[in-house]
Amino acid sequence: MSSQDHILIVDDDRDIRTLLADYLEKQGLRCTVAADGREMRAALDAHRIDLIVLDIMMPGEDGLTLCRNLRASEGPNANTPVLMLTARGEDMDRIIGLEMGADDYLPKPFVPRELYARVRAILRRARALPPNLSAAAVSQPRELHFAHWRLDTIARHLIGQDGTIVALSGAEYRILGVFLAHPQKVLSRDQLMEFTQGREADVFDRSIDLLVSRVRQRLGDSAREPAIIKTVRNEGYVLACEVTPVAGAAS
Amino acid sequence: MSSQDHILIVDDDRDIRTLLADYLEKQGLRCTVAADGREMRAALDAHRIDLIVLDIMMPGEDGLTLCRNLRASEGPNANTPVLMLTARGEDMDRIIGLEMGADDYLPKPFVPRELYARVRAILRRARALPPNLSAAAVSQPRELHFAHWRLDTIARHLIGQDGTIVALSGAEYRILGVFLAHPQKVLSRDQLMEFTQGREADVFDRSIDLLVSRVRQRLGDSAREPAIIKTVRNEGYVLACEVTPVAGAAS
DNA sequence: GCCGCATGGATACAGTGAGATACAAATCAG
DNA sequence: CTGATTTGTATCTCACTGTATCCATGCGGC
Repeated sequence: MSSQDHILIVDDDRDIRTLLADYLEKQGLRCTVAADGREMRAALDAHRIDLIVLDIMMPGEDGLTLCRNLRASEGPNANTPVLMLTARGEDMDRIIGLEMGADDYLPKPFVPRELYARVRAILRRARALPPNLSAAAVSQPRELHFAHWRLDTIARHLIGQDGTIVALSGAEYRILGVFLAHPQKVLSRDQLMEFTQGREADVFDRSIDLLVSRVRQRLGDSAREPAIIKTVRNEGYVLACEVTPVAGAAS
Repeated sequence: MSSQDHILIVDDDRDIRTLLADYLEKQGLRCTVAADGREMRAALDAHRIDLIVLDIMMPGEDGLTLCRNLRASEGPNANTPVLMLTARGEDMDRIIGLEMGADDYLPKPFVPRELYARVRAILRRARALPPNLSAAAVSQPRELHFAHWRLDTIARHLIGQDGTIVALSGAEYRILGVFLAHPQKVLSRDQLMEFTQGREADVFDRSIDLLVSRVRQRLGDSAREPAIIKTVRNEGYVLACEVTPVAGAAS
């Protein structure tokens, strides 16, 4: 760490705030805490903040709203990395839906050590990239283009080459979102299960297979000659095409 | 699970050690046991360990100390997940998180089944995907040209001179990838096995031969006059042609 | 050259993982 | 509460992968 990084922790629970701040400070990070959106903005004005840890579930303005507003703002913090704290399941799909401009998320419950690891990872990543190309800048694409399809992340449906609209169920959208976020990466059934259901797989659980099969059907991708989602025996599935995010012109 | 996870159990009580190891092994995990800090370090040096189960109450160096030292070390295991076994749990979780950086704890007495559940939970968390929202990804070459073929690393198939597409199964793609990453280098069956299966070869394992044979078939490379993958008697196989990576000109 | 032995190729086959389909359970809308 | 949609389970089938077997080719000794 070059000069001390400054973390802003935003959580309405006082205990959690101090617990996390204490731990991160013990690891050599500088911390400031805020209990709500107002305090958060005050802290952002008062200090140069390197990363914001933001609880998604808060009375008043919730974390999602705060994050969106931050990104939409023109201030110097519009691109500050955000790490979301979230309950498992619940808001998972919105995150997966690539709708919010967070850089990472951490499902509760977690141990402080895990938070620290994620914080370090984000700081490292943020430093490696020029600010304008930071993950956050492109993390709210309106559409994701892949193969000859477009996924509309707001309407949550697919658009074909000729403009045909193909509707997706919730689970289908989620799993496709995971694939699109990790192109060319073999994803295990466990990992996919994590994102789409948030539950553990039973010993002989075929639901992921079925879900993939259904998505393939939607995409017109046969399993015999899969062009988009390929099977890797004993490992999982891969998205075998390129993905380009297209920022949505705000309607 | 693709490759077997390896658990290190550290406990001074011999009966508990073997009991836990037996149970976890029955569940399909690989286990190594250690009676104290010295044995633990030895085991960590000798194997790639995925998770450490650590008894907190031990004569000599106790679990707390061992865990702290591990975290403070610069070794490859500084971030290995730790599951603590502890006598009584009051605010134990807080202590765990703050003071020593364990990933979870399990108060005694417990049933092995519970331990297994926690172990799996931690492993799953440790393996969670970074939410790669910036789909930038690592720049790998889009295509590898060799002989009169092109390997499309995104679509995971071969393209012939006339544009013919030849599909590859998972194992075929992996082994071909290994050859292309090491052109003109003789690769032993052990090495190939390591890369493609991650497992040790049995005494008389011919599966690599068969796999090579199948890839040769795909490439239209006869074994009599192999032009691409040549056999080196008693040694292994070589890719006998030049390989040129071609960066993917994305749209 | 001939013969034995070892190595690797070819083929057949079996075990198992994954796709397809049908149907049941769960969830949601009205 | 009822009906529609979504999601999971059961079953069958097919394809991938490894083992076994047999055969061809090299290589050494004679």
